Amino acid sequence: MPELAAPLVEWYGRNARDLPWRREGFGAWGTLVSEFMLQQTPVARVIPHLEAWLDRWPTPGALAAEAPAEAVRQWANLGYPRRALWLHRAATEIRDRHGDVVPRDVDALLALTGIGDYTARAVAVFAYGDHHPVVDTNTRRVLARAVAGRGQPGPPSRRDLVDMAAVLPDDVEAAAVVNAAAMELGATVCTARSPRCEACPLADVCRWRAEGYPDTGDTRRRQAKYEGSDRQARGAVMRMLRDAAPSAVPLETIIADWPDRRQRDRAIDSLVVDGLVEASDGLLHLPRGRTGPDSTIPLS
DNA sequence: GATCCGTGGAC
DNA sequence: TGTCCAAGGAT
Repeated sequence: MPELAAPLVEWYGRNARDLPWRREGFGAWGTLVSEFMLQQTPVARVIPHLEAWLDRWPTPGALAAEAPAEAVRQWANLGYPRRALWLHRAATEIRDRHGDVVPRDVDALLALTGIGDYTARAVAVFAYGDHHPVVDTNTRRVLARAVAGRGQPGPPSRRDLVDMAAVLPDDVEAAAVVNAAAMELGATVCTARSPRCEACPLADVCRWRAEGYPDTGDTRRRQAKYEGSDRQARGAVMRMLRDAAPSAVPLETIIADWPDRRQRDRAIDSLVVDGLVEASDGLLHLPRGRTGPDSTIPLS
């Protein structure tokens, strides 16, 4: 295995972007919120939302004190609104289980709603400076190319953590930098579509490059079409409820002109199941949390 | 392990 | 214009 850590550290020192969560003393709560927002949402779209969020809710307890509806509304158009619900839930868990302090232990982090292998280790490493492999889609692509000689990574696997751990130096601070550098390289140089190998610090040791960029077979699955999908219908419902803030909307007026009535009903029903909306007295609204008995009535 | 889950920008 | 992609996680 080629030595990747040293060139990554050197490159990162000169090329790291100045991002909010890399500021000194950004804090574990800020790191956690940023990681939630960055789950499948590009950096450029996250930054303004992140700052507004932390401005409004500087601690987990501040967020937990409000209804989930407020989190979903503040989430705005970041996409995947379940993440807002999960972040609110995680904030409540942090307040109740951890004295309003974001935990440092990976297993404690993994036990929080909406936190998986990536986010748990990202918080432990970037907020607390501990020694763990942090593996996101960028890192997986860098390792796939530089080490495995493949153009694209295979499906995510727990083995990715082992692979990254093998690259990390023993030194705790250096390991954190290597984690960040692998992600940064994948995000800015070793990109999915047109990698800029001429600017890559790993070009000399990259197996994929050395072997002439073989087409190793792309196992990626095509993303389902969005136009006309259930997801689009759900998105339209959520947008309508967000814009109707803070009031409830008569159920029958919700995306009433949606072309496919079955799909429209299915979207609302699934959102209720997910806890993203609640129905009561023929009205639909964002989740208010525990407001008393019978605050939620099944649709059918 | 395969699927589902939003939204918008880049090419 | 359509396709691809984006600091994943839950089921």
